[in-house]
Amino acid sequence: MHNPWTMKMEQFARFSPEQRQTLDALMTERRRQNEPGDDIIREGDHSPDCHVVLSGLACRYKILPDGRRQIMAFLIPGDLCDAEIFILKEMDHSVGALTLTKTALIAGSRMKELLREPSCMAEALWWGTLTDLGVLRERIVDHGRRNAYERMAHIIYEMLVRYRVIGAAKDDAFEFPITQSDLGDATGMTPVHANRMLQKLRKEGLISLKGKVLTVLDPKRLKQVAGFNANYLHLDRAHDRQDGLDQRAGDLI
Amino acid sequence: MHNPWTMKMEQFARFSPEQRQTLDALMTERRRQNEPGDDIIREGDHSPDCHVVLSGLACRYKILPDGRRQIMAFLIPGDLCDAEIFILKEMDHSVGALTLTKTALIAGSRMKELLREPSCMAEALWWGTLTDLGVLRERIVDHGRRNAYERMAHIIYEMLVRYRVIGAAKDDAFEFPITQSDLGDATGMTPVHANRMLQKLRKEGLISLKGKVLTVLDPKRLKQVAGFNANYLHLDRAHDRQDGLDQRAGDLI
DNA sequence: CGACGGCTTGAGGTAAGTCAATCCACGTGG
DNA sequence: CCACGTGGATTGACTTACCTCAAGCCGTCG
Repeated sequence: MHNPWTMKMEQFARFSPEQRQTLDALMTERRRQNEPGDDIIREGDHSPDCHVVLSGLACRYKILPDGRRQIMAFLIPGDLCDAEIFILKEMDHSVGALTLTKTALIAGSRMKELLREPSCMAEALWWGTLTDLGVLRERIVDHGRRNAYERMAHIIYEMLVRYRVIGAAKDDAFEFPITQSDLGDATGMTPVHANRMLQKLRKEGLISLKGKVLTVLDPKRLKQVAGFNANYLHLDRAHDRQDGLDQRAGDLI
Repeated sequence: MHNPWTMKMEQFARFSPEQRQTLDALMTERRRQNEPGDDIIREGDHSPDCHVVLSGLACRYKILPDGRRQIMAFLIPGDLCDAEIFILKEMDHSVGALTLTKTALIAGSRMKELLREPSCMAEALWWGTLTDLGVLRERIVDHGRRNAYERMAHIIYEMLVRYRVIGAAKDDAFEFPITQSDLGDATGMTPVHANRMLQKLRKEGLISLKGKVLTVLDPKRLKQVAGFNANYLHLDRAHDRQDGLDQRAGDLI
């Protein structure tokens, strides 16, 4: 059983059994656990370690001096919290746990070594960072040019695809244990308005939300409402995977 | 006289004379020129070359099927247009020239070599990409949690800092030959509303716009209105530079 | 049971969008 | 040298998407 980070990077690269073992070892050496509401890393920190999400849901966010909060990205298992650690002086934003979250710690110095190795690790890390860039750009389009309804549809569809890719979605349902207030902070609207947009999506028969499970009832129409185009996720290889983990992600693209 | 790319990366790294020469050579080998409105690279392209802006003003943008356009970033001399080229299959967005723009072309394969070399080039490229991530995140905060007035103030202040860093701002004035409609596409508002926000900034005595030159009349207040915090630009080294190029950028931070 | 956090609903209020006219700077051709 | 055309800036009147404030609801947990 492989860890989510390796699985994610294998979207892009093929690792040898030894490489996988190295990566698996890295994921088990040191671990940490964060309660909902805790910060995994904080703006201004310069931790000696990188954090990789193993389970749970986290988010990148910033808080303005007057208390307004913006979530810039959701982090799901396999995501790297702080690529900046091994180059930049300090974090320019925080990463917080939204649910109980487990992370693996990797020494920054160890990361630097991986970059130097003649394996495909360096390229896989580049791939991860470049797709992060793509996701952030799409979020800017979201905020700048899509209305609240489309925005909500877009982020939900994106989460569906991302959960599919890591094999954490059964059919079109996935656990999304998030508060409407957090969703508002991510989509740049009030909790009240987030609520209304979710209601509209339900009324239109596009999604259902029972407990903490979000089910996409009509992926085709949701995708259309969102104006979703998966190219920015750079899942080029998702199609030709044989191991059954994410073959269905291709349907959504 | 060094090229803007080298100058930019020296914000982060110290290059040896030989390295500088290599970089300078790369910048002069092959060049291209684009008229305003032209695309330098288009969504879906997979060019064999990377492009580095040498002069002029360009932007990353996406156009939605219904014609809505969002500018996600401005590119000024020294900026790399398409880091994705040497890893990803295709561009997920376009880069267009807003003014007459000159770029240097670097073969993707040459870039990959630079990443492997035991110089600080790889790290300098990481630094550039990681700060791009920071800028995008700040833009998301802009769009999600700042109103139109603050947003306009923020982007103007950011451009002032960035132009200062590359030595292209005299005091608090810099050439910003951009249409109000483009500014609207970048800040996520209508051209009409962009116009009104600029008017307000002028009325408040924060900026002046004569021809294509933007002058910041009251940097301190502009910064305050914008709620600007420079940490996301990661200019840590700007302070201890001795060569007189950007020592004044420190004032703004 | 009561308290609490999160969800839902309603009634205004306001920032920003829409539409359309006018103005202004410029470049071009007669 | 002037008439004209064009793209961008400006202005005003009206509409609307989203926010604000506030109350009520509902499930969970001590």
